[in-house]
Amino acid sequence: MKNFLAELESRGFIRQITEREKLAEKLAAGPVTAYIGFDPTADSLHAGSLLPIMALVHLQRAGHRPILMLGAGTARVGDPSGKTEMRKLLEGKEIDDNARKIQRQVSRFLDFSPGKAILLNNHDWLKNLRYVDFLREIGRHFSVNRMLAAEAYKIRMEKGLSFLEFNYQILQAYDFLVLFREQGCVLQMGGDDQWGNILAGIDLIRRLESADAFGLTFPLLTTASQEKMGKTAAGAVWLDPERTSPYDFFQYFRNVDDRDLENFLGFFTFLPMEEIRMVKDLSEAELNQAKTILAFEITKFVHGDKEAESAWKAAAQLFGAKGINPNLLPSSSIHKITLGAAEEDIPSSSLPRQRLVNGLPAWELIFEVGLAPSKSEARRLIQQGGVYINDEKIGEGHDLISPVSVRDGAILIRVGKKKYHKIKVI
RNA sequence: GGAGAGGUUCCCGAGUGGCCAAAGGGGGCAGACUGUAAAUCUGUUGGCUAUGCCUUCGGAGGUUCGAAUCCUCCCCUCUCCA
Repeated sequence: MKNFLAELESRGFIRQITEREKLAEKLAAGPVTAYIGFDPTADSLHAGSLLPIMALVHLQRAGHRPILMLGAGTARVGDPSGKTEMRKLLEGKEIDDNARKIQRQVSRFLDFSPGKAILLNNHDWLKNLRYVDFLREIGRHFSVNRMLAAEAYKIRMEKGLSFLEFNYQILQAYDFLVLFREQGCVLQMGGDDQWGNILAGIDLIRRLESADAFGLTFPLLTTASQEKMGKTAAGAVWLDPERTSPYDFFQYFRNVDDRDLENFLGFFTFLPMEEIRMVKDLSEAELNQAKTILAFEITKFVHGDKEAESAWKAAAQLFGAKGINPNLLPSSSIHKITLGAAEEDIPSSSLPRQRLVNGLPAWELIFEVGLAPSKSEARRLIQQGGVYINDEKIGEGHDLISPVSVRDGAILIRVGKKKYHKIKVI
């Protein structure tokens, strides 16, 4: 049995932990059941959820039993932790739909065969709670004074905190209690914003069951430029290939800040730390290769080998293929792939030749294929010299696309440095 | 329930009758520089069948030649009091 805590620690996963020594003993003594909750507030997880997922995978690999709990019940309440404002309430049906989709999504990350891992949904036990009974059994163990003193609520004391949200922590504590009673779950993990909620659950278990339970939080990931990990202005980086294509997903991690590279390799890959630590001393060119490996490994984990390979090949083609030093992070399976001809993995669509005959304004095409959110934006891009057809900059007034632009049956449009779209002319 | 403050474009925030598609900052996008990085500098940032037209300043009405700005009602948030 691998040492789970040591593994997490060396990879930088641990922000806070309760009673470390006692927990370490317990983990050493035999398989331990631990859980992380995910609230289905969208129909896909995003890159920010990747860290807790990885933690569950490490847990399973170390021979323990992870519980992945969907919070369809708690999502109906809304967690105020770390939020300065109440977010809009979702319909119950929407939440359940989301939960179903996420369930499908996560099933590839963990081995959910019997005894290996469990997938639960807290709506199953929260929906039938009876208010007065619940208040008497659970509610009496919570001190309002103490809850209000918590930092998480303090922020909200100015902006307003509804009673609904105030109950979130109580429900989350109750979840932990239920999982302790029914599954023997003694450890809850989560983002550091969950620390207070996790402690509440540990307290509740101690009071009602006189038993020890443990908590562990992960650092809240921000990129070196202080942005929330996995968020771009265009929206989150989703794990769902429908929402964020494997190519874009790959590119997100390919373009991480230098300063984030080592951390991210530890968080999001399974490469050994001895190899990862060496990236500190890399030269410029090798730094870029290491980023490629990072992107490849994460894409492989989330979307599978094939998608990772073709995303890499597509990127290599567009940005110029560069080999990867085989001594760099040698455990990565990227070294087994030879960069052959690139696959058609850049976004593409088709266009009837008919439409080109009289010349089609580029801005119209750019808008249609989704490279610009509006036609005005598309025109602006052209004006500012940000649009390239077959890698040639087009200027204002020279933006009519005709059959002359077709190369090998297709037109390659590029916006900015990194966004490509291939249009197959039929 | 009472008193006060406030709701402006992605965010913060100015604007108190025409010069307002709305200052400034942040963020985003594009360009230069680079290593598909960061930092820096420049431009840009509602939409459209585009030298004009349409929609936007919590919502609905109204006054006016003209309203983000004035009036009425409503909704929401915050602070203090109950």
